[in-house]
Parts: sequence; structure tokens; C-alpha cells
Amino acid sequence: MEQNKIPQATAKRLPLYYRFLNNLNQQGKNRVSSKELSEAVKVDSATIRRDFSYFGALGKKGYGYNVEYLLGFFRSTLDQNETTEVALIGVGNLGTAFLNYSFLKNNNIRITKGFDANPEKAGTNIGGVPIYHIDELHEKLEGIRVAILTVPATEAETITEVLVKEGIEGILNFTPARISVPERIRVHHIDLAVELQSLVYFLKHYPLGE
Amino acid sequence: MEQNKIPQATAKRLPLYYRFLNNLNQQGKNRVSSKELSEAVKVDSATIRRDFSYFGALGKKGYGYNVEYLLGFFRSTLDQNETTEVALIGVGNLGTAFLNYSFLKNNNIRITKGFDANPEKAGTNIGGVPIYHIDELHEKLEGIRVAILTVPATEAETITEVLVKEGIEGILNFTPARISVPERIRVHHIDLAVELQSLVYFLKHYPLGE
DNA sequence: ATTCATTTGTGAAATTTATCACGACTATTT
DNA sequence: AAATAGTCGTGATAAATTTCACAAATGAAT
Ligand SMILES: NC(=O)c1ccc[n+]([C@@H]2O[C@H](COP(=O)([O-])OP(=O)(O)OC[C@H]3O[C@@H](n4cnc5c(N)ncnc54)[C@H](O)[C@@H]3O)[C@@H](O)[C@H]2O)c1
Ligand SMILES: NC(=O)c1ccc[n+]([C@@H]2O[C@H](COP(=O)([O-])OP(=O)(O)OC[C@H]3O[C@@H](n4cnc5c(N)ncnc54)[C@H](O)[C@@H]3O)[C@@H](O)[C@H]2O)c1
Repeated sequence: MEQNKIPQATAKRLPLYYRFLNNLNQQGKNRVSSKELSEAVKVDSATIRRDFSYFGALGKKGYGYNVEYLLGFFRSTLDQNETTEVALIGVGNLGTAFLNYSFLKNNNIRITKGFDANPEKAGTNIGGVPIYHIDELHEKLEGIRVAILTVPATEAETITEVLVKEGIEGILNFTPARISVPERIRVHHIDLAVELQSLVYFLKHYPLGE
Repeated sequence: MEQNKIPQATAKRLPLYYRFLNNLNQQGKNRVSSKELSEAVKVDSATIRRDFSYFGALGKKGYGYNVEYLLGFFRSTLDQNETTEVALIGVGNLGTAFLNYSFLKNNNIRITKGFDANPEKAGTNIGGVPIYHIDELHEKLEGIRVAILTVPATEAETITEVLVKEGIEGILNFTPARISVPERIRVHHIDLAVELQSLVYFLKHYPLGE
């Protein structure tokens, strides 16, 4: 949409910066250096300056960055002015935890609808979010572009096909299944078992500082 | 411990390969090519071959890989012969979901103890895992090297200090707090809000195929 | 036996990401 | 107004990761 120049690695750090700037702002701080930011978010200060520089000269030499200005800039860059609606598919253990969690501290993304195959869950309300039967996807998914997938792995592929057909553009997939989607759809995997296992692997094979 | 030659990016993919090989093995398949693996785990086949090659010549040209052999190899590489015990700190929404989930399908990592500050949770049992009061950390953490952190963000830093003091070596941190630890401790962050937000960012700024 | 379709393992190249290091500039203190 | 300490933005470099592309090997088919 804009300049596709922002490296993916940078893009993944933006929400992190945004959140911390929000904290600073709420604390009344109005000035911050890349060094301070670095200590807080655990990213090298040169990397932070480089990240910011893709968006132009946001800071002042010898001074640092103005918190409010930077915050405003990232707010619009991250589209935090308008609310993004997200659907959650699979209201089980994990899905319920997400529904009970309000993502929107410093954050304009909200899970607004839940879907489940279990007819007993349809019609209920968890954490203020209405739950619908999965068969109602077509009617209820209007205008929603992002889905969180927390169904059993065996269901992931078929549900994904439906979601794609309904026009979903992005999926945050918590199932261990590696789903297949058309090129235009973006899928991010969060694979908790893999994360845990790789952490254990690192401990055994890369002892001490990195 | 062994040859520190395995790139981190490779190490992070090993559990993924391992899981899929397990599936193949259970299906009775005894041969697989990097191309098939590639389609299943959505990793470029050259990358897979490169990853495997760090461990030596595990395949046969013109043939592919023997599933059972490869599986056995990764089982020992990932220390799946012995069980790894993990402690979970913070038995709330997210923590409870993890306790109710059995990580150990194809996987020898188990959450064996939960800890919470809420005295009403101490003494209970969730998903077969006993919950202790957080003050009992010292007595109960013996021999456990890995912890999952699912406490409120405000508690993350202080709890981490205690965990480090108790000899924990790896932390899987689900709180938005970027915790400070000595060099020797390994921390992996899983930041759900950041993941969601960056997915939304990518959708808006990188439309269509990547 | 020979051909043919596959598939590995890897040198080399390309791409992506992180880090170094310094000139230019700012605010503050003396 | 000069000196000082601090900080950005970025060219250059380094490091990490991915991908290309092909010789060498394999098994199956004829
Ligand atoms: N819970 C965890 O800690 C955890 C950890 C790692 C991975 N996961 C993965 O996350 C996913 C969900 O895990 P969970 O523990 O919440 O499972 P769960 O069984 O508690 O929940 C799954 C939910 O999906 C619903 N469902 C089933 N088929 C459906 C369909 N076709 N359409 C819509 N809904 C359907 C079920 O009714 C159920 O409510 C699984 O793939 C699991 O492997 C979970
Ligand atoms: N639930 C989600 O979907 C979700 C999503 C993203 C991030 N998170 C993060 O994960 C963490 C946990 O979220 P949650 O929704 O489970 O919160 P929660 O409030 O439901 O659970 C937190 C638990 O930690 C316990 N606790 C508080 N202080 C403690 C202490 N000092 N020692 C031990 N236990 C203590 C509380 O008693 C509670 O049971 C939070 O940091 C949250 O920001 C959660």
C-alpha cells in the first residue's frame, strides 16, 4: 500500500515499540532516547534507530525522540485509529482464555465474534463476546478480515478453506497444523509446543549467553 | 554442548520436523523426500535439506530420507528420550488452558507443577497437574529448569528474579513485559498482542503474496 | 545394461537482518 | 561563547539466513 520498503523484521517490532511508547506517554514522559527504549524492549539501540529511520527522521540529534509525536506517528502507521475486528474460531480451552482477555489495552484490535461447532456454545457470551455456531460463519463474518484459529488440529484445514472462501485475509493459527492457503492470504503460526521444545533444545545445546 | 554449529533458525525448525516425522511414522510411511516434507511443513525444500545437512548426511541421493531413521535421530537430538519437566507460574486464564492441554503428543515435555499467588488455587489440581502456592517455589522447584510465565505483566519482573534465584535456566514468557535476566538465562517471548497487531499491519501494508 | 526420472548435499550467490562507528547536531553547564 | 555530554541518522560492514542450481547417486523401467 505504502512504500513496501519496511523490512519484515522491522514490521514485527513496531507493535512492541508502540506499546512501550504508550506506557511512557501514560507515565507523562515526553522524551525518550533509543538507548532507553533499547533497555526496555531488549532490542539493540542501533536497530531501533534503523527501524525508525525507515519512516523518516523522527528524532532529533542530541535530543532523542518526542514521545507524543512518535506515538502519534505509530498510531496511524499501525492503524490504531480505527478498530480492527477479529473473529475467533474454536471456543475451547485456548479460545476461551483469549475471549476473557482484553487485548485492547493500548490496542485497537478486538475479538468481536466467536464461533464453535458445539451447539451448546452457540448463543452464549464469553467475556462480552457473542458466540455463534460455525454454520453461521457466512452471515456473521461480513467485514471481518482477520481470524484466530483455535480449533483442533484435525479441523484446521477444512475450517481454513471455509474462512478463505468467506474472504478472510489473515489467520493467526494456534493449531499445530500447517495450513494451506492461496498466496494472497497471510498466515502467522504460533506453535506453543514447538516454542517450548525449541527452548529446551537451546538450553541443552547453547549453554550460557546465546 | 555439541558442535555449536547449528544455526538458530534451523534449531527452531527441528521440533516442527520432528512432529511431522512422527505423524508419518504413525501412518506407516517409511520414506520421505524433502519435497514432501516441504509441502507439509511449508518450508522450502532446499532449506530442509540444508537444515538436515548440519547433522551429517542423513538421506540418500535419488531416494530421500528413511522416516524411522530420521525420527530416531531427531528424537535423541531433541532429547525426547528423557522427559523434561516444566513449571507453570500463574494459573489464570491462559495458564489454565495450558494445564488442560496435553503437550505430550509426540512430545516428551510436561508441565508437572503449577504455582499461583491465589491461596484458593493452591492445593487444587488442574488437568492432572498439582497447583502450589507461589511461596512454595523454593521447595518444589528442585530439578525443574524451565518455566512458563503466565502471570500479570506487573508481576513478571519480580517473579522472574525469584525464578532465576531458584536456578531456572529457561523461561517461556507470555506476558507483555520484557523481562531482565542474567546472560546465562534464556528467555523466549510469545507476545500474542504483538503477533495479532503485526498480522494486521502486514495485511494493510503488504497486500497479496508476501 | 541402459535409460530415465528422482533426489540428495552443497558450493556459490542472493537476500535479509543486525551491528559498528562516526559526522552532525542539540541542550546544558560553566 | 566555549566546552561537554548526549543522541540521531546512516554509510559501511558483518553476520545470518535463504535460495539457486547442479554434479553425483539411486532405484525403477525397459
Ligand atoms: N490449549 C493449549 O494450551 C494449546 C497449546 C498448544 C496448542 N494448542 C492448539 O490449539 C488448538 C485448540 O486447543 P484447545 O486446547 O483450546 O482445544 P479444545 O478442544 O479445548 O477446543 C477446541 C474447540 O474447537 C471446537 N471445534 C471443533 N471442531 C470445530 C469446527 N469444525 N468448527 C468450529 N469449532 C470447532 C470445539 O467444540 C472446541 O470448543 C488445538 O489445535 C491445539 O492443538 C492448544
Ligand atoms: N489470556 C490471554 O489471552 C492473554 C493474551 C495475551 C497475553 N496474555 C498475558 O498472559 C498473562 C496471563 O494472562 P491471563 O489472562 O491468564 O491473566 P489472569 O489474570 O487470568 O491470570 C494471572 C494469574 O496469575 C496469578 N498471579 C498473580 N500474581 C502472581 C504472583 N506474584 N505469583 C504467582 N501467580 C500470580 C493470578 O492469581 C492469576 O491466577 C498476562 O501477562 C497477560 O498479559 C494473556
